[in-house]
Amino acid sequence: MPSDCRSVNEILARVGDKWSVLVVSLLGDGAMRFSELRRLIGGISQKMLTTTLRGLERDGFVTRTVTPTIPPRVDYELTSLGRDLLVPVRALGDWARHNRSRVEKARARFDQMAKS
Amino acid sequence: MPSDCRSVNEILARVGDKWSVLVVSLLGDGAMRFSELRRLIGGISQKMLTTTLRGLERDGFVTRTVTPTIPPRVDYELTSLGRDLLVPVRALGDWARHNRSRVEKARARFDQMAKS
DNA sequence: CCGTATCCCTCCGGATACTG
DNA sequence: CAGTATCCGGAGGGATACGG
Repeated sequence: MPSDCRSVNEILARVGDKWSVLVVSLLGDGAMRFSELRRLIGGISQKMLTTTLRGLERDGFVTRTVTPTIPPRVDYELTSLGRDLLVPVRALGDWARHNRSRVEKARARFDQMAKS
Repeated sequence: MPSDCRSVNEILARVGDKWSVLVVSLLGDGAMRFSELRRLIGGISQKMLTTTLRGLERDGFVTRTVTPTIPPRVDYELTSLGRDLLVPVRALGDWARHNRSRVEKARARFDQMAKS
């Protein structure tokens, strides 16, 4: 089925980008505001966090709620679609954790062979 | 757990790149040679297919078997690790197929709002 | 048939500085 | 606090040509 390859690829592209999965996972524990996410993630730039959240919002995975106080407050929360997505994403994450050493060993062997 | 974030990210990066998942899925139906993969995928350049296969081989997901005939013949096959990976990857693929329309609708709505 | 090398271009993502 | 604008380096990935 080449027809739905594109749509599958689009989802995988989201999943594969540098921050989306991490953000979705964190929001899986409940709604959070921008600065909380930024602090918890640690190594992300302001720009990329904004970009990532916009993408997730666009695809319907998170909602964005602005409270126009001073200073402003913005909360992000998973939609039901986002919580749905969390299921297969977590499965993949668990797989990665369980098999990390196998992959690392394979890499070490491969790189060893290549050094000749 | 920030410790295993890196390893998880590495797997997700593989999954998220443009061709790896497609190649692994195709090899899920059995061993194939280079030109078969190339023909079935359709839109991939020779360079990227080689690169993708090398990466998958390095991580221990596929084996590469050269038959030094003339012309040469090279077969690729999933390892047990590769077949393992197929399970969560297929789950994610199924999810993408089932929810494609929800995502598309969310995008259409978002883009509509943004046009104002 | 299979792989490498080269060129080139796009886009991701970080750093920084500035608005409301 | 949250977001935008700008600049910039580098990786990803396509086209082409060549080698074994």
